[in-house]
Amino acid sequence: MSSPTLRDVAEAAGVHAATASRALNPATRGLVNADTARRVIKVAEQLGYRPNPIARGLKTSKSGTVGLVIPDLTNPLFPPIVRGIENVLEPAGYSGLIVNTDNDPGRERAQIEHLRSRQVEGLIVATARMEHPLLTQLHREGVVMVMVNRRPEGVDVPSITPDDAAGVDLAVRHLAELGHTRIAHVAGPPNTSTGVTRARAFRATVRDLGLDDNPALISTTSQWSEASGAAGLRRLLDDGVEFTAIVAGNDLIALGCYDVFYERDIRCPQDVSVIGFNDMPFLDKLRPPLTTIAIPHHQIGAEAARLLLDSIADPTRPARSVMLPLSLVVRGSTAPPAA
Amino acid sequence: MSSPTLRDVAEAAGVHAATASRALNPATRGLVNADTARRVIKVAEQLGYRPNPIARGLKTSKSGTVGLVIPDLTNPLFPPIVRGIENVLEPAGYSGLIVNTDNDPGRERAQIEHLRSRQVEGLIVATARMEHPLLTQLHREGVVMVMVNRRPEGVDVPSITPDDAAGVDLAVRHLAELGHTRIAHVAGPPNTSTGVTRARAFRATVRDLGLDDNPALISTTSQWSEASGAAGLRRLLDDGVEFTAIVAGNDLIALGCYDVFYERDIRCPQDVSVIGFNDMPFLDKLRPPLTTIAIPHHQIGAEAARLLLDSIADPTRPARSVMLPLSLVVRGSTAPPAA
DNA sequence: CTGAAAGCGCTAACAA
DNA sequence: TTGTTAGCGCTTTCAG
Repeated sequence: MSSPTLRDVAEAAGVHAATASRALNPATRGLVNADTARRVIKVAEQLGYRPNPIARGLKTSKSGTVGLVIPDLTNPLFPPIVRGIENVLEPAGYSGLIVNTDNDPGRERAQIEHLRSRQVEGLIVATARMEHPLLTQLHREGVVMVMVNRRPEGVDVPSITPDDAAGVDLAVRHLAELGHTRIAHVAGPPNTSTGVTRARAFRATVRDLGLDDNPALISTTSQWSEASGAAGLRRLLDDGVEFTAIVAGNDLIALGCYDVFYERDIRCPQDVSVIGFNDMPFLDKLRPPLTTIAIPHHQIGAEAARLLLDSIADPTRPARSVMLPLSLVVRGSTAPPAA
Repeated sequence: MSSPTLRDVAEAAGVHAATASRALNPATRGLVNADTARRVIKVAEQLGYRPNPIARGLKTSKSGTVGLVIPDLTNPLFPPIVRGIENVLEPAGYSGLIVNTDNDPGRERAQIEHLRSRQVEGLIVATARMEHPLLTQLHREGVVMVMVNRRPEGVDVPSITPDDAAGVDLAVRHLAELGHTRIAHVAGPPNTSTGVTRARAFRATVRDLGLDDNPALISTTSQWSEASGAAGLRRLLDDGVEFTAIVAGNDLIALGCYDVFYERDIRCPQDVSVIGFNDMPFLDKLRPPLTTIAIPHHQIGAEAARLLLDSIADPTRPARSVMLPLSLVVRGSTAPPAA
């Protein structure tokens, strides 16, 4: 009825379980007579033997799993990253266990706890905040992990992030070339590295280009969400600051800006241009199609997985961090300012 | 260094491992002296003991995991369903292992194989095709599973699906009420239950309402994708069939229609109305905002998980299937036909 | 090159 | 109520 075990195979092949084990494992196959090995393998196949990684894991204390800690799978930024991760994990014989934290530190702690009890060999973390005691603690405990997309401050862990500064630079220059001089920034939450890096880069490029660097042109949100983006833009508008273009902290925030445009009868791009960040799916179908900075989602995931696998193989390896290049995708939400 | 084991706890509490086990497991706690239990629990806490489900699983042959077989996590239909699933799984002490099949039967077989070797206790399958030998075979082998969203034909497995027929009926009636009489249908692939059920319901309602039931008004796609939807609509247009509205098989297909509208300078909704199916995220931001049929994603997932858990608990339980009600979401892509 | 024996961490009879 | 014993399926010394 139930699956054949190694013992069943061994018996059927007329060898000891240990021999069967050696024959079946490519790594130890050399230790066994080639003929015997062949025979065992054939029998295993005939019986439809499937090794039980759980049992193996118990012995070797390697579960063959890694945890993927995501804020919310429903955010279109993450599925492509997850795909990238799995495309690397899978051929390496690993699988990923996905958990959602909903940006709730309590939930995050519980979920990571859960992953650890499931004996994951490492963590890919997409929920890093600047101050992140939990990550610091895990790092101290020797949990191997790599950050994707964002990274905490002051913890020496490997990370794969987009080159946020370069991306924002691209965005601001694009708007400047169109002729905008008063550009606003609806910045992401300042407790995330992406939020602060992008805001900092925004100020730097604006100054570089000699544009209006009035600090009132920057509105900071508390969440990477549509609602939060809308609130951020409303604040700017209500303060009466003048601007003709917006660099949004990410696409979701840009979508929030769209909501406010609608509310307040602002035409985009005629009255105000806006540019997003991430290039999530279906942006080309928006009204207007959103100009944005594209990040290599898939590659970010793949690199992160590779890094993690490396660290698992050699936990002493120093924290290497990678920044991936971005590109500007011009669509319909940016145009020269009204004369 | 490494995590404390049950034995460590037992020793520290001055009891045998078996007693510690009983004390720590709520189900068997009754078998042990209340004081002893309390003591063991306290010690466990102090030591930061985390039970090892792998070891437990080896003994009990219950892994506490179920497989989620998804075509592609990148399709926005699925993440909310997955969230629904996990919200039920988690409190029950189960976790979900997600795999993507990319609609490739070979990959699907391999992935399910992989899940089985990881000892999943059941499968939630979102990849059902009408003819699905693999599912038939798994069912015969006694693998417990439940279908979400679509179901295979002729296999007696539990399923949770939207009420496709009712949804299409809603869609057609909405268009008819607006005054449309020649309505086209860009149908999903005929190898999926959703594709055929929706197409069948379309014909039924059209006839019921006495509208033009020319079969040439139905174009069938080979994939649930934007590209495939675009191709489907192009075929209709190239054939010169006259219509003023389209019921798209799903939202992705509707997006494909948008692409063709753009290509051929068709104004939506002035020239042609279109209505989608699923209500995936951000549809309200499209140009024009897409009218669609909303399905209860989250609830579909949650129900599926509940059903699966039930079946795991009692594998003899008969296959109960559930159809969930849908609702019409009117946005800007539908309007009365041009006079 | 192969077999014997032990054990990963936990639970479930069985006995006391 | 608790301890003893055995074993889930596998790998890995250690002998032979």
